[in-house]
Amino acid sequence: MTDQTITACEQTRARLLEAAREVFSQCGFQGATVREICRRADANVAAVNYHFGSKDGLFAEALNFAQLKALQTENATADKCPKNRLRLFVRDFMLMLLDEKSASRQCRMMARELADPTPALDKIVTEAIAPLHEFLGHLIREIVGDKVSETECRRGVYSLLGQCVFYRNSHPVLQRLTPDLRYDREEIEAIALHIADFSLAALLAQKQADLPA
Amino acid sequence: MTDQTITACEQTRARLLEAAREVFSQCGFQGATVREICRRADANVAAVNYHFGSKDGLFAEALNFAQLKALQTENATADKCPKNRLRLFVRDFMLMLLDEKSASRQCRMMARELADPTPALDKIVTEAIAPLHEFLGHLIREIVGDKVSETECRRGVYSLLGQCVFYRNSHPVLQRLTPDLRYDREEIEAIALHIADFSLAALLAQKQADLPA
DNA sequence: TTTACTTTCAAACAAGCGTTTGATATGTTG
DNA sequence: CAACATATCAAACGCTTGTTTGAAAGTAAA
Repeated sequence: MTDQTITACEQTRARLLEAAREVFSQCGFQGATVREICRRADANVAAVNYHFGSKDGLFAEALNFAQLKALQTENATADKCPKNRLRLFVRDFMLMLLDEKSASRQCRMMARELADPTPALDKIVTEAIAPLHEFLGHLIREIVGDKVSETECRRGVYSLLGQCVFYRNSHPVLQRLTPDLRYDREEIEAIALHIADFSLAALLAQKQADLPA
Repeated sequence: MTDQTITACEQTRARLLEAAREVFSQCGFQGATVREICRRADANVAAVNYHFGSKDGLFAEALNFAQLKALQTENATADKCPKNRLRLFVRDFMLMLLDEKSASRQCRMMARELADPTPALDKIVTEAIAPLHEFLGHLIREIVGDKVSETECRRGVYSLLGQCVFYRNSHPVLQRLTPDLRYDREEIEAIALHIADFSLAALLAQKQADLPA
């Protein structure tokens, strides 16, 4: 196995992974077919099972939470006030979710599978979603202070994430409601700003209400 | 064709429709199989095509927006202040979405298909979702007043609906994050109250900010 | 070159899908 | 009763799915 063989083999693997991310993020796990993935990767149908064992294995390896985690660590070190960090997070998160030019199809793969349990959902939850929820829980806690209950704080996370993923999950519907809808960078940033300000106003009101829920 | 035949035939139809709503709302259109629906309806596999022409036809007939529309007309005549009407709407809507005992699996069928275009999505959008968005647009307009832009008003609708459907669409994930999660009536009403108050606080802040977006 | 191993490929496999068929039972009508 | 229309059913059809197979091609070491 020379360097050439290695690269040849790994090139096929890489092409398969890239094609898989494309198709999985577009069609979901159920909707995606091995044949379509191999067609886009210029590979034989048997390649998936040879290199990854199964469709499930390919899906698991195609997942990559690096960008989502990078977003969090970056955000944590941007030592501005928590409100600005929230605005920053929502902006970056929405760009990951909506920007077609974004390299991170992985987030869209995840978003697509949330409603439809996949063999890999457990991995997604423990490795990506749980940390994300925890991160947002801390951020929101910084904003609302100590008086707000843990339950209400968690629901704040849900409210924030719910608004964010809505634009992705309901895209087919929104497209039909407003046919001239385009998610260019300007539009995405406007949406992100709305979500952040909307949520901040609500959180600050919660803080002032100060009621134990 | 006596009354007996009529009822026998219509009983089969009714059983198929009921089973279809069960399975479609659980598994989605793609995931649901004609065989499983027929099994639950104690009917032959050919029954679906005999009575409804196709799986698509069954899905279209299984859809029923009556309850969703009733919710809106009821709400409109409950001539309280718009804030209370919003609270009321969110409560009823969340009960439709989350309460397992609720008779309306149709809403859950819809919610499941929003992300995954189905042959019937156009019908769903024009007959159910578009009117719902319009209804909520008016309600929110009443709350924020005339100064807020149409775009910002529409985004308010998205923020509200996003929070609501999040609990349904992300249910498999939330279940894994908090395994002891149960959507009993008390929990649903608490969630609904959170969403309504969260959104009201944000909308009122928007109204006072008063900026043309 | 020969031998051993890895990677690719066309073809086929078994299982599941929505749908169709032709017979059979059932109830209605002349 | 006989003739007819309707509803149900087991069985099969055609197709797509993920996966497997065994041969062919390619590469590395002896």
